[in-house]
This record gives sequence, structure tokens and C-alpha cells, in this order.
Amino acid sequence: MSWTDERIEQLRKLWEAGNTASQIAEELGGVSRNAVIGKAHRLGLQSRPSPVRSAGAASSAAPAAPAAAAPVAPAPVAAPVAPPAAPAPVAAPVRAAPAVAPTPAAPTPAAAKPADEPAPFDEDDADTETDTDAAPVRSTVREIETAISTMPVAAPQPVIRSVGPGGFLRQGPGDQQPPATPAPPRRLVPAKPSSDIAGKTGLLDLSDKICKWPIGHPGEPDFHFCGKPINPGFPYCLDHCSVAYQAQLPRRDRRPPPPLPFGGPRVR
DNA sequence: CCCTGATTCGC
DNA sequence: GCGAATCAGG
Repeated sequence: MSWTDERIEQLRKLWEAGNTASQIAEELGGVSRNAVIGKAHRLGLQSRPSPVRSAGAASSAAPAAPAAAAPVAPAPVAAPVAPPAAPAPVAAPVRAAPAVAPTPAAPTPAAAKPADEPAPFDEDDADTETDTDAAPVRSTVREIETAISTMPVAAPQPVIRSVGPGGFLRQGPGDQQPPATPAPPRRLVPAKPSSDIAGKTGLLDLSDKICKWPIGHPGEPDFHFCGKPINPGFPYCLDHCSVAYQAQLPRRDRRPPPPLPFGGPRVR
């Protein structure tokens, strides 16, 4: 994987936003943490508070700003509650709640990028979670511990929502609980060619004007698509957008996505 | 142990 | 220029 202009730009943004090298590496994909750090330095990106900083104080770069000016890596969970009285107005909450411009206006491709891909087929989550995740769970525990230990005692957690480009409310990390559209219980039914989909939006009826949210599952006799008018710029209607798109979390804080029912986008 | 960023150095 | 290996602090 090479450093294309896009990737360099992405690296710059993420680096300046205060993401760690590991997070950036995962975000970009195809590169290691070291690659990211190396590249960042070659690009002359300003170094950030490093564990190893103190040793060679005078060695190279500027002695890294007086402590107060660098609120860079806030506690994962508690961060956005009290923005530090620091210069940069926007940069603070990056880690816990990615700064998403609340402008409902024209969604730029970048801003419109949802939290990864929408994942309509998610009623399998529970299974996946209990069955397959042994390792991720451990790191999650660690993170929770860290979060707790760094959390202000009994801080009231305000509900923070960011507004997606279409104007819908993104779900916060804490409130993904009730999926707005609970998928119907799965029934295994042998695929039958045509059946009782009369009046419903079938595969062949899809266009870029209507919501492509699947109702039911492929192979079921009444499998069809939502078909309502889309939320402009998105493949789904307003309702389904609010289900499909959630605020971006740092990768390490996410559960691995459920296996896709079809070939995924790309395996890394 | 885990994490982090910085630096080195062979390619 | 690139990035793995290494270093070193938290």
C-alpha cells in the first residue's frame, strides 16, 4: 500500500486531530503504526506528547509546548464533558466523539462518510458476540477499566448527539440499544423465484431515488426493500439512515462487525 | 504485560 | 522514501 495523496491527507487530518498512530494505521488500513509514525515525521507533522520525550530534551524539535497547550489524548469516555480551556475550539472531543460538522448543508464526500458501512443485517450481533469474541472482549475490559479509572467521579453524562449531513440524529455510543428497526425473526425458507412481493419494492425496482433498506432476508418469500424516498445523498430514507449510520468510534472501541451475508468489501 | 511516539537503519 | 525493529516512558 502506497502513500497516495488521499491517504497522506487523511493521515494529516487524523494526526492533527490527535488520533494515535495505531488508530490512524487501522483507519487507513494496509499500514502499520510504525509506518504512520514514520510518514508523519517525514511530512514534518508536529510531534505530540510522547512518552519518550523527556530523555533528549534539546535534541531536535521545539520542546513541545508548555503542558497546558496540549490536551491531546483525553480519556476515551469522559472527554467531551468539560472541554479544556485550550486554544483549539474544535479539536478537543475528537477521540470520544469525532467532530462532525453540524451543518446539514451539502454533504461533502468526506463529511458524509458514515461510521464505516451501514450494517442492516445486524440481528446476528448477539450470537457473534457471545460465540466468537474472546480476544476483543479482553481489550474492551481493559479499556473500560481505563475509562473508569480516569473518569471524573459521578459526572453526569449529558447525551451528546451529532447531527448527520442529512439532518438526522446520529446515535451516540451509549444509546445504540433499541434498534429502530428490529429485524424480523429469521426464518429459513428455500428461495423461491417469484412470489407474493406484489406491490413491494423488489430488487429490480431499486433506483437511486428510493430507500434500499432490506426488509426481511434474501431467500424469504416476502423479501423486499423499503422503497421510500431517500434521504438525499444517502442510499436510505431518513428513518433507515438513522439506523444505519452511527457516530464514529475509535476502532479499538468497536465490536468487530457481524459477518456480512455476502462477500464483504475487502478483507485485510 | 499493555499502550504510546521517536529514532535508527537496511532496503 | 519507506517501514520494521528498537528504544523508552506511562
